[in-house]
Amino acid sequence: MSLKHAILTLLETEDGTGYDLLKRFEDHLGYFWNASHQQIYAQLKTMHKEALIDFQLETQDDKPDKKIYTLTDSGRQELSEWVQQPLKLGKVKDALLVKIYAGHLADKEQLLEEMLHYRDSHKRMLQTFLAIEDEYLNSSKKKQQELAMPYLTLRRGIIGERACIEWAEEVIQYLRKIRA
Amino acid sequence: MSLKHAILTLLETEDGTGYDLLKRFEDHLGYFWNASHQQIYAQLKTMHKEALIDFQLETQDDKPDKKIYTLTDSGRQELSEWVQQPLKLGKVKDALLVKIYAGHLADKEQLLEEMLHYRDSHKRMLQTFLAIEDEYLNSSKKKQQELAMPYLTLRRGIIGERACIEWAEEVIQYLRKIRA
DNA sequence: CAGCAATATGCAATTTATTGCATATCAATA
DNA sequence: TATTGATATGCAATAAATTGCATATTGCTG
Repeated sequence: MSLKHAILTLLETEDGTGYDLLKRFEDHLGYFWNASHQQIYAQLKTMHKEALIDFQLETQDDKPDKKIYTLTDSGRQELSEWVQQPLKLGKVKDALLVKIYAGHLADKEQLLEEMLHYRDSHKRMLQTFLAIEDEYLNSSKKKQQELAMPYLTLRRGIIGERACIEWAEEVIQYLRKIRA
Repeated sequence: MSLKHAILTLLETEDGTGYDLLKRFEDHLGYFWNASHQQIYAQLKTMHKEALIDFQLETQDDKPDKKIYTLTDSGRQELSEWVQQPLKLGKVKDALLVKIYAGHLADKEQLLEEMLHYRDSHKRMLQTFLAIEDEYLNSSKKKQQELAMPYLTLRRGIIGERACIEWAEEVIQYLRKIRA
């Protein structure tokens, strides 16, 4: 159950609504943690019951209401306890690799198409990450120190995407070779 | 629901019991797909009901009974259909990265410990993969052709592990720098 | 010979995640 | 002015995964 901790982590950085969290999952944490809006709202409800978080209701006449969530002391404690604890490694589930493994059953042209698409989306992702890195590296020393840890996760993204692309190139080269 | 397809993939290569599949998940597919024995047995039961697989019961006097599962035509078809279909990308869930993201709350020494452990286990994994690769590269051309697609998944493992290690080194270096 | 690891299978309860549905406003655009 | 996309929230049903328990044999080791 670590969506809980992912949410605590996000709220620790900045208060926000469920929708804000969704956006932050998509934009920032998205590379290493994902959650649907249904999951997030449900989890927030549970965590509120558990008193890990609290919210201020912002009633607006024109727009729909907002619940701005904040960490409680208890939530802050839960987070720092979790951060201290060693974690068991998460399970990998990569359907593309299962598919490649069974690749002798697939149409090679189609597989090639899919791999090209895979490579290109990872290239785009890499470009996005590099742009964020650039921004970081051009920010003030103070800002850099503040964001040092999140920056390291960005580095994971960059290194990971490069690995994806490198592998995709190998697969593409192989698929083209056997076609010829 | 792709545990189903992972199991179909394994059975397509070779028939086996639930336990065999568990071992093959651990040993071979483990890098990119994981499943507990409870999950596997439950899934096998469901798939049998769906007529995707069948089994021969091997009653043994001395040892506990075995159910040796095989693909049915229907299962084979399901697999090849799945392999044809483009897949949506799976969701990443990497708790370590969430933890690093919230790393300013953590004890840095402990984090360093954890990262060293992380790096070393990935180094060991890489060694394992390289040994398997070596075996592959020294096998006959025929064998190599047969295992070409699984070999590409192994390459993913090797490239992925190298990326893990590279990143871990960066994090370790950073943690040591701020300690000094 | 007692205990433990490996083989071999499974149920039940609970937790987590997905899928589908539902509502409501605002701003832009066609 | 009608539609779409973004904001903002949620319920209900189902599917998938985890956790805990349970059984039974073989072979090895201390």
